[in-house]
Amino acid sequence: MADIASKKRKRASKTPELLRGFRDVIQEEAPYWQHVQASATDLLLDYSYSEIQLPILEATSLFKRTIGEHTDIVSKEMFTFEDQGGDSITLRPELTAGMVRAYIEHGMFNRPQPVKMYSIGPAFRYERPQAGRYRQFNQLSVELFGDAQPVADAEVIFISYLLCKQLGLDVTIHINSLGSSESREDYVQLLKEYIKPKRSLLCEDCKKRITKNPLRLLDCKEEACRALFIQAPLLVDNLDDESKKHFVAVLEHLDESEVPYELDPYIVRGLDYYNRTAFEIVASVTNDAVEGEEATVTNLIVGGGGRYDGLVEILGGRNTPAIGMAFGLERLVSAFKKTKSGISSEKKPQVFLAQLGEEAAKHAFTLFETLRSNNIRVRANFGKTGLKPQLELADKLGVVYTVILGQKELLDQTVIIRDMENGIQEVVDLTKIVDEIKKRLKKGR
RNA sequence: GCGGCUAUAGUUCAAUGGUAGAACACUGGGUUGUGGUCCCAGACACGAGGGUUCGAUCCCCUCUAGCCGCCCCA
Repeated sequence: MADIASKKRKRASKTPELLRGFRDVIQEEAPYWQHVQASATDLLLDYSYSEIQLPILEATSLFKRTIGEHTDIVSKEMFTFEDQGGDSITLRPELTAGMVRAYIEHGMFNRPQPVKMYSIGPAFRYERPQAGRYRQFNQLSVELFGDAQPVADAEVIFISYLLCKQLGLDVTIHINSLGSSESREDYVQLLKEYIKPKRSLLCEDCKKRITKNPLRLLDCKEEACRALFIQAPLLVDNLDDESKKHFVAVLEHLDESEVPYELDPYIVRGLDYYNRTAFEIVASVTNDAVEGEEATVTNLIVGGGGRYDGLVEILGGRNTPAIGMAFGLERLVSAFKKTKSGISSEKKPQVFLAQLGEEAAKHAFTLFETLRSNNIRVRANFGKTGLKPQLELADKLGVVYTVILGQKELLDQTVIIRDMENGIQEVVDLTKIVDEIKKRLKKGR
């Protein structure tokens, strides 16, 4: 009877579920996020990047003007709506636009240049979800304003590479140069002329691309199209002299600092604001071997970026060169989880505090806090009454010692220290507990 | 936005046109204050809606969600 009632109740009030493309990071996964974030921020702070925190909502026009009205992101992927005052606002689809806005709004061009900063937080795009692709995803965005030299490009790429390496990832930088906007236009003309006579042989998508986004033609996955483009002129071969020089210098920096890279003439990037350097960070991820099959290796784009020298001016700031990149944290974490590096055991609990009896339970908080405030990593479950379940917990947590405080011990002002490995127990004075534990932990090493 | 595959306990998987099992995990117990093994017990699931049928978790349709590919990107 009770079953039927509860089933009916369940059906009547269906639990609300996650929105499509959204996710929770639950307990088991959180440590990986903490590790990746801590690892990233430590590195960035060492290289003088400071944190900036930005709002998640911005005026819709910010993204239209920076990313480009006709890009996929702006034309169909943004979460845009009107607020109560009738203004059009948008959940940010990336962080760079906000960074540039903040750079201008806070007069950062009056600070010593370059201004180096990073920001971490969620971004939103209304896309079809897939593995490693969510509608809310977290980005780590790294930007360097006010330095036009190739060394700035190289620095951002170098740090990105270091971060991946630090996480134990096997990555390669795929890099290209988009040249200046003028040289790019010239090139597009060249490409169009090249393909005109072959137009009828192209796939449907490519026919659209000729007018919509000609640079994408080169990226087509269709065999037939690829064959056609194999002979096509390349963007890199048609750069203006300045961009060519710049690109070569960036590559020399990368050679010198031993950053593994591949020239990839087909990288175009979907945001309008890039010029010159454009790159993607590709991680080789080894998937677990499924039964009967070999482990496979897949390539995952964990981050990408490039130079955007015109962007500050587009938003009304003074002409400021800049370069930046963004990591997709979901992808970074997922790749990191598949490495063997794992998370350090430094935060593992050392001691479990078990209490027995009402009086002891009342004193348990105090004892726990004594241990904790003396930098002993201690765990407890104050709600358990029996000793057995508490020892089970201690075992699961993998602590080295369990401190037992029972009725009898409380009367004598002592506690029991149990060595979880061999079960040997010792009674020690309550006042000496911290020293005794510390002494033992030190010896254990 | 388009195409393909999938949808059963917390997880990984079974079985079945007559409403479901296992393993692991979880909770409790194997006497009174002692974990890692073992034994016993318990709670928890057919994604949603419609159709065919005497009857559907199983067949059909729609929706939703996940995965993969395209597109695009982080």
